[in-house]
Amino acid sequence: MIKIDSTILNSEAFTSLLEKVESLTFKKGELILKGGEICKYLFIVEHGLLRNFYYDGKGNDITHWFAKEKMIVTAPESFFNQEKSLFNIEAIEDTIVIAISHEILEQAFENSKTIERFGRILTTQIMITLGRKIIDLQTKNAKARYNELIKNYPDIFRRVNLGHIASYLGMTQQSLSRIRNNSVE
Amino acid sequence: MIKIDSTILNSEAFTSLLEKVESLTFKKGELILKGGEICKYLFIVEHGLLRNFYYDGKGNDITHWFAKEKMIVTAPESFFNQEKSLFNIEAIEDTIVIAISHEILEQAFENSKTIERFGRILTTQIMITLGRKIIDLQTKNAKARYNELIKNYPDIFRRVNLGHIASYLGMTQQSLSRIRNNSVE
DNA sequence: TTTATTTTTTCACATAGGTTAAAAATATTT
DNA sequence: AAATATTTTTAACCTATGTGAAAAAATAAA
Repeated sequence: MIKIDSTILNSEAFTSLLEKVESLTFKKGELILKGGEICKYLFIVEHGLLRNFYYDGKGNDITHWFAKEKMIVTAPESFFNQEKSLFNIEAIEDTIVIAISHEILEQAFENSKTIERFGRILTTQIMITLGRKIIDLQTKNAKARYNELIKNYPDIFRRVNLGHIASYLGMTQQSLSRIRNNSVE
Repeated sequence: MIKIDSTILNSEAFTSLLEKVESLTFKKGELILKGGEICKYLFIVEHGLLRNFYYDGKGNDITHWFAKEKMIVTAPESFFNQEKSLFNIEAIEDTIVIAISHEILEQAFENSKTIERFGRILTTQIMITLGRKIIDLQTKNAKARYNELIKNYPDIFRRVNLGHIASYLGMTQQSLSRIRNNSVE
């Protein structure tokens, strides 16, 4: 959900971390992480597209975010606290990820100030992004949230089906369809 | 918004950081940070109660979170990126805070792995909290969000007026009042 | 206390967006 | 290209929550 600065990607500390990671491949539709499992990895998307979603077992499927190439993703509460995940992660295109295990990353945090710092900056930026999303949900109506998204992430609409986008925006697919067709201003 | 573990509070690195901080006092109703300003400090609430809120100039006043004794607060996007704040921070009780300046904290991050680590863990936990709030806003109705809050933070209701709680919960004060009086189930 | 101020509740009405179901359009498989 | 499955749109109706305004209650000030 956050793009990595290439300066960091090319740092020595990061390069040495990348020697200890795995590359994993997932087909469209496959789950990278199932709700209820403990998330063992932090992922970097090499190619493809992921979505993180909440599913309550009652048909409520809410997309929390999407992650495309170069973005770093995980199920934060599960990965960082090593507890069962409330969220699922699904490949919505054929996807290749770099997977950094919790153990390896914790070691890297211990051993490298650069990586520790990188972790702090990453979580800081995610925290800011999530804060903005809450305000958007509370102050903008469905139409405004939709406009915001096409302005900032037009490519999402080309790669993701509307149902997922709608739940990401906090509305039903029917509402999104209605908004798109301007029958509501 | 996050409670500090006393192990960290008592660590040597933290103690030495605390030697370089200021103590500030605010009266009920005073703004600790005005929207549009750059937030210079990270605050730790010693005594009292703060709220962080978004104000759009059109009468929309949305409480983003509350912070009571021992909690660490700031306007994250403004403080960490040193840019103009979209948010305000207000003392809703007479409040004493410890204020750590951006400069001092950045130095501490540079010089101390413990503090850097602490910063990472803090932002990680806030990130998780905000993620949960988004899901709550999207999956729970007003009544359920209200119940969740009294269950987890009953003291908030004793110290904060309903208008602030309502906007925090993503509803109007009238709706909250209606819910409280069970005229809606 | 009395008066003024602020907070909370109540009520009538409005509406954005949800629900259910079906049709239309697209994409995928045979 | 036909058949099947998936995704998107449309439409009629519904409901949770918002809006605006006022009354009531609580709190603070004089």
